[in-house]
This record gives sequence, C-alpha cells and structure tokens, in this order.
Amino acid sequence: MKDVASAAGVALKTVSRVVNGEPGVHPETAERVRAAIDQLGYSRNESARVLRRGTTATIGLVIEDVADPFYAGLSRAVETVVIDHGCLLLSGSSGEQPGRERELVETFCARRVDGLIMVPAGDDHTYLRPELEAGTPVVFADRPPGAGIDVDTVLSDNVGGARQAVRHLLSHGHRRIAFLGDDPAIFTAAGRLQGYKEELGGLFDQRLVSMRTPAPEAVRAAMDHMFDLDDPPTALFTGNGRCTVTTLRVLDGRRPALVGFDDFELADLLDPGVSVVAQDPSWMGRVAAELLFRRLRGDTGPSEHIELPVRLIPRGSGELTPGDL
Amino acid sequence: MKDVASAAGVALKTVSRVVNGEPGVHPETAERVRAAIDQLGYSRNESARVLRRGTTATIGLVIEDVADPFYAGLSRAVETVVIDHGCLLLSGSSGEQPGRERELVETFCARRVDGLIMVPAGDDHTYLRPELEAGTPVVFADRPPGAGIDVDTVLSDNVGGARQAVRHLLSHGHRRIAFLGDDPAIFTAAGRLQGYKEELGGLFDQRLVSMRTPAPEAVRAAMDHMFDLDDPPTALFTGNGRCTVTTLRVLDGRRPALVGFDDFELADLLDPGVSVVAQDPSWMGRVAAELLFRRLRGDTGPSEHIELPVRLIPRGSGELTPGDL
DNA sequence: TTGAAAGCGCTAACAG
DNA sequence: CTGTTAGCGCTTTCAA
Repeated sequence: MKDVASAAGVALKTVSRVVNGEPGVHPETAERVRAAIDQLGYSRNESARVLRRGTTATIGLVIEDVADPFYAGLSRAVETVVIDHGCLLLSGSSGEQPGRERELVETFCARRVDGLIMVPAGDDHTYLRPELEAGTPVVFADRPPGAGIDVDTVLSDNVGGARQAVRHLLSHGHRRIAFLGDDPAIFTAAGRLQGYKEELGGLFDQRLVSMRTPAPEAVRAAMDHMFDLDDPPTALFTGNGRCTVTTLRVLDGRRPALVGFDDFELADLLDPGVSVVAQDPSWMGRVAAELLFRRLRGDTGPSEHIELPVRLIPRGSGELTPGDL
Repeated sequence: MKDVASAAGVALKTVSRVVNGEPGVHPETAERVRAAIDQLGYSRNESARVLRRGTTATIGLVIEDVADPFYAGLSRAVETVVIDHGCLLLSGSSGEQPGRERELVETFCARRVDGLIMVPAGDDHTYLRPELEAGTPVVFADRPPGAGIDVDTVLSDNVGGARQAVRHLLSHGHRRIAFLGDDPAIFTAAGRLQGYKEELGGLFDQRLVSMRTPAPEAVRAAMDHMFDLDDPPTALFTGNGRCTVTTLRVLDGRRPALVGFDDFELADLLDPGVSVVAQDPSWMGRVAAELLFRRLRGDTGPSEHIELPVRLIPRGSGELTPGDL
C-alpha cells in the first residue's frame, strides 16, 4: 500500500480510501491510484485489515462429517449465505468425536471467527462460555448444546417426525414395528426413539428396538434376532439415513414395511420405493446461517429455538401391509 | 499478551516464548506465565501472528459443489490431511461458474492462504500467475488448468475408464452403445467422450451421443430420440454420477445394459445393480493435499501430473446382453 | 534466561 | 478532498 501510494504520488490513506471504496476521493486521484494498483499487482492484505478492525469476516462451521449427504447439504447452504454476506467459511468435521469438536472450535476462535455454526458431537459446551461472553454469536444446528449453555438452536422436529412415521405404519395395519436407530447418545437418535415410544404406547416392545452406530454386521445381527422372535416385526422404522441404507443392505430378501428418517438420493428408484420422513438440510443450514447474521447485525434478543417441520413422503415401502410380508 | 505479562510480572516476549513453546524459559517463570494465562482466559490472536509471520496456516479449497457426493468425499479427505498438518481449511463451491471460481480464489489469496487446491470451473487461469510467482503452491484436482499455467495436477484416468466401460459392453455383445455425458466443456466429460469414441472405433454413431448438463427433461428427450431410431441402442454409457442417476430416472421401463462413470451409494441395491467405473474421491483429495504439503515443505521440483486409475465394478446392469432387452 | 524496541500492513481519528 | 499519526497484537532482532 505504501508502494502504491508513492507510485501514485498520494498518501497511504488515500490508497486505503480507494481500496475500500470510501467516499471523498477525487475521481482523478482515484484513477491514478487504481492505475498504480494494477501496475504493481497490489492486493490488500486481509490479515492486517483483520488485525486493525478486529473483525475477520469469517464464519466457522463445525459439522459431523462433510461426506455425509445430510451435512454436505447443510454445508452448502451455510456456505451460500456466508458468501452472500461477504464472508468466508472455515469448516471442519468432528467425526462424532467431542474432543475433535472442541479442538476445531477453539482453533476457529483463536482465529477470531466472527461467528460459529456447529453440529455438536459432545454434550459439554461450557468451554464456549468465554467466547459467548466475548460476544461471539453461536448457533447450534441439528443438535442442541449441553446443559448450562444458552444459545440459538435450529433443530428438526425429531419427536414429531418419528410419531408421524409410526402413525403411518400403524395406519397400515402394523402392530409389530421395530426401531433401528443410531447410538442413543446422539440427540436426534434419542428424540426419534422417544417419538417412536410415545406413538406406539402399549404396543412398545423393547425387543424390537436396536440402537447403535449402524455398522452392517451389528445391524444384521439385530435384525436376525428380531425376525427370529415368535412375534417378529412386520414393519421397520429406521432412525436416520445411514441406518436406513444399512438396513436395506441386510434385508436379505425379507420384505417388511419400512419408513426411514431422512430422505436420500435414489430412495424413489428402489423397489419398493422407500418411504421416508424427510428433513431439509439446506433449509436448516440457511436458517442457521441467517440467524447467525442477524445476531452479527446486532440482534441481542433472547436466544431463539427454531424447530423445523419434517415431511412424510410415501413411496411404497411404508405402505406395505402385514399381509404383504 | 501485555496483560498476561504484567500479571505474571514478566516481559511481553517471555509470554510469547511460553505461548509458542520456545526453549530458554525458566520452568518456574513459565509456570507463572501459564497461571496468568489461565486466569485471564488468554488465547493468542492468530491474526496478529499471521500479520507478523506472513504465513497463515490456512489452505484454500475451491470445488464445484460440496453437496455433490464426489466433491464431498474429496473435501473430507483434503480436510483430514490439512488438519493433520496443523492447518485450517477455507472452502467454497464455484457451482461450475468460472466467475465464482475466480472470486473465491482471489478472496482466498487476499487472505494469504498458504496453498490452494482447486477443481476449476473455467478454463482461463492466467489470473493465478501473480500468486504462483509469489510462490503460493496450487494443485489442480479432477480437472487441469487452462493453457499457459503449469501446476501440479491430480486427475483420474478418464479416457482409460471410458474405454474400459465401452470394452466391457462390447464384450457382452453390444454394438449400439449410447453415451449420455455432461457438457463437453467440462474436462472430464470431454475425456470420457474421447475414450468412448476411441474404443468404439468404427461403431461410433454421432446420433447415439448426447452431451449436456443432466437436467431430467433434456436427458429424457435425448433418450426418447435415441430409442426411436431404427437402430436404437442396446447399451448406455453414462458420463458421471449425475448423468447416471438422471438416466436411471428416465429409463421408464426400458432395460438397456448400463455402465456409469462414478460409483454411488445404493448402486448395488438397485435392480439390476448398476455397474460402474469407480473413481475414488477420497484418494484424489488425499493425494492432492499431500502433494500440496510437499510443496509447502519446499519441494520445488517440476510440476507433477498424477493420474489415478479407475476400476470397473460389475453389478449386473453392465452385464446385460442385447438379448436381455 | 530475560527484556526492549522495531515493525508486519492496515484503518481510525483527527487534522489541514 | 487529502494527509499525518497512532496503534491493532504479535514476532523478530538485538542487547543485557
């Protein structure tokens, strides 16, 4: 900038004004400065700018895994909103490890991100307190923070979605409905289990529930065990996209009715088409990011807790009746 | 840092030494400093550090779209390598728009990223020249740079993969093999078309080729047209994951043999299973990132051009014969 | 082993 | 409309 200034024969500050499009520069001077900039190939050093202004125009995003289609969709939506606001996105995957989540968050904070959107892996977020007190806005998406932390959240209607799925299966005559969900330590998995139980009421049978990280062998073992019961399930409710896919892989010719939580590509092309309770990851990302920017613009109201509705999409598998088995 | 220094009764520089784990600090002094840090909740301001040191420990990644499973997988792999090297990842999606690609790259460069990995959308990268001359290493993945730019590349064997696919179909008796590919302006699409032509030799028929952005209506129209020919195709070769999925959606009961470029989740669960020429996006991401870090460590050898092999996975659809139609 | 001073490149505040 | 000065928080250099 100094070089540009002397090349253009003006003061440093004038260059700064031109670079930042500040008003109050004679057009001719500005032109001279721009010429010098082009000639020298100058580009503003953002680090210095950040240091001086105290704001980084950077948002941090911590998710579980970019390679998971749900979080990929969420990421893309967040990215779009962030870029539209002239900011950049630092992102990282926690891989469902609380330690990694915390490391990422702390690294992002050391870089002084202006705000943070996170899908937490752990359930203790007291480490965020200094940042929150320093005024960094944080929005939790998909899962809420641990106890004692009061921040904005954007969640899906997990309980309601699960109830919808079970109600759908009940209405098609099923009474033995199994639940194949993820590790119940995960908030969404727990909520969906709760909805399943609530809707099932007296029909609930612990032996028809399996909750674990969806590894093929484990899911196959759980399924085999259920189908070996005297009173086997006639329908399955799977707790998230990965559970659904894993379950489909280990059906081995069995043809129970099936409703899965989460939509996925090609669900409509399978035979039968897979009925799902669909979330909208892009919507969640967009809502979370927009909420964050509202905070960044100075909205200091009480923390908001947005719950996004989910939608049951019938495609065939959820409309099979016990007689079809 | 100043506050920490006065709280601990030492000089600024001593705090800096402790924070950075530099040797030559009396253990007792260091302890006192650490206590002060904890008490004040101090954390180093990375922006200032960056400004002073001139290195950001940040890598920029520009891809086409994080929500595309191929690039999501690639992103995840890049992210892992980057984090393992103690760096952070700035990422953005170009959405196949050259202007957006350039904006992202320029923004990343203004932030002084230490290196750049990109899947280009455009074919003019001369704008990178100042950065390259300034010594910023850049690796192109999946697609090469435009003319006149000499950088490291990590590409798949597109031509060879296409030839493999066509050879496979030929060996199952097909002579009328259509190609449904993406916009030929895209490097990978062009390479796959070339392989298709080469392997087909005299059997090539321009009427069996359709290359465009895979929008359902357009693909359906192209297919209808081909199947209306006197000599319709008995087999299809689709040019990438999105083309394959779109094609599957518009088959409408027709049952040609099919081999797709790119693997995708559930390809094995469809009926018939979809045979594919599989790339490995994680591998590509890992190789690109590792190459970048090798450059960052000072390797100034001539630019490297790595070609990753692809693998044909037979699952049923590619093994149908003309008689099965 | 410790510290003082300079300065990275920029913007804010305040003149002219 | 333009310029001067101070200082963001850190690391580097040099001295004690």
